[in-house]
Amino acid sequence: MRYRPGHRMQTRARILATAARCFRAKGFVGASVDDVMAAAGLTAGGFYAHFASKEALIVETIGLALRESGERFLPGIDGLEGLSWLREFVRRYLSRAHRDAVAEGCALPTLTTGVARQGPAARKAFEEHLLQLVESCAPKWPPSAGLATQDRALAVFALCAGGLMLARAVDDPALSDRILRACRSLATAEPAGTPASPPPAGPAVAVPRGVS
Amino acid sequence: MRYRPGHRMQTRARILATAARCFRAKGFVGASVDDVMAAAGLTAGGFYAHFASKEALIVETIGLALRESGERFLPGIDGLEGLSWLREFVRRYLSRAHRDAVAEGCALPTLTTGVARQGPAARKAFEEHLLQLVESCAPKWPPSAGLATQDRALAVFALCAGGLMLARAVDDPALSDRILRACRSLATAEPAGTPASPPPAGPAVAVPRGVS
DNA sequence: TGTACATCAGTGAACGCGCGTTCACTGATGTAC
DNA sequence: TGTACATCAGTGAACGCGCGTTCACTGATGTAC
Repeated sequence: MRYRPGHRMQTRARILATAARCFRAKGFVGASVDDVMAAAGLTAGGFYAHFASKEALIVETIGLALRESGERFLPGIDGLEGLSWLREFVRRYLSRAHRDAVAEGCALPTLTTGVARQGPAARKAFEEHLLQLVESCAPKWPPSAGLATQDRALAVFALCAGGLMLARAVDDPALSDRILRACRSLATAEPAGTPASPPPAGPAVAVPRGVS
Repeated sequence: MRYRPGHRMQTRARILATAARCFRAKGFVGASVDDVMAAAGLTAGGFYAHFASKEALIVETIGLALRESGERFLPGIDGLEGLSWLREFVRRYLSRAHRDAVAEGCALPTLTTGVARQGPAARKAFEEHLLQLVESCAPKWPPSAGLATQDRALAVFALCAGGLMLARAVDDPALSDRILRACRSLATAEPAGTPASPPPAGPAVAVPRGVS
């Protein structure tokens, strides 16, 4: 709008954050450049001062959206580890609140199918940030029989993303809740041969209720 | 093309089957009416003699695609049941062959995110056929501790759909394979407290190798 | 301090194109006589 | 058997619209003198 030197990068960041919300809600094809710019309070013409093309925006948005996902769901469960950590993670992730907040939620259930239809640049960006998510949560992950910690993280991500995706696609709220509950159960089921995990570690942190 | 009485319903079925392939590959928004008709060897104008709108095609396609998914992945593992059945199921489902055949593969990893963005009619159709899938495989499902058989089926579907979706979105084939393997492991991990399952049932059926 | 000019983030009209949808028409097939 | 007509699945041109992208322009801000 107005000429305010140095604010260009802030506008760019706002477009990117808005794109993340639009793409999660409507998909890469369903959300137009005009949709994104209008949601950011701008007109479509200005877009190309910030990004080379819609495809370039998509690639950058994938990175931002996955970083946001990690920041929202991975930390903040301090004091817990092992199975207790995992239980709290799926309680938050596979919750009604998360299911009903599509635009603000994790990028995996909303963007992954679209990423698979994109070119190599988008898929590479997705891959790199997915691996970062795996690495940043693996230290807290419960040990498991015959499955490397990072591999178990990948499988639990698949289960959580798939579960949320299914819960959002069905029409009946009761069935949707049932899907969430079933996925929480499977995610925290202890594989046979796993050493019994200690009860909620040391200073059990009070986590606000009502999230699910 | 030509006037061949009685062939109208066959043409309609061909459009529907083609739509299932197009939508799985490109998504509901990414595949146009013209794409679908051209892939079926027809011109766009004739579409509305068979379907009221693109939305109506989408709703019908969801039903067909999910029925096809069941027919492709649920039967044909005769002679197996319980954990052996589940192992064979995930070996087929979470395979490289399935990952690389997007247009012909299961509808869950490709259509579910798009269904969540559709109206109630599409979501209801999805829900009904998903429940049919659950019911038709639940009898063969392994018993599990503290999780109803159908609920476990829903959770395993979520894991399998999510796993295939992730495996298709990453760029590195080695990582993609790793995701498939990790999800197979989690899907067939025996929950603690599950009665030890018998080794592969009676007349162990020889299943063709090389599928994965 | 005041005026003239330079900067540049964002506007808005325009482009060619593909979308979903409509509809007058075609032409191969079936039927009546 | 041969001719005239009826049927109707599919064609192809056209519609209004929104898409991604381009670009001349605007006007508030910063700077030079």
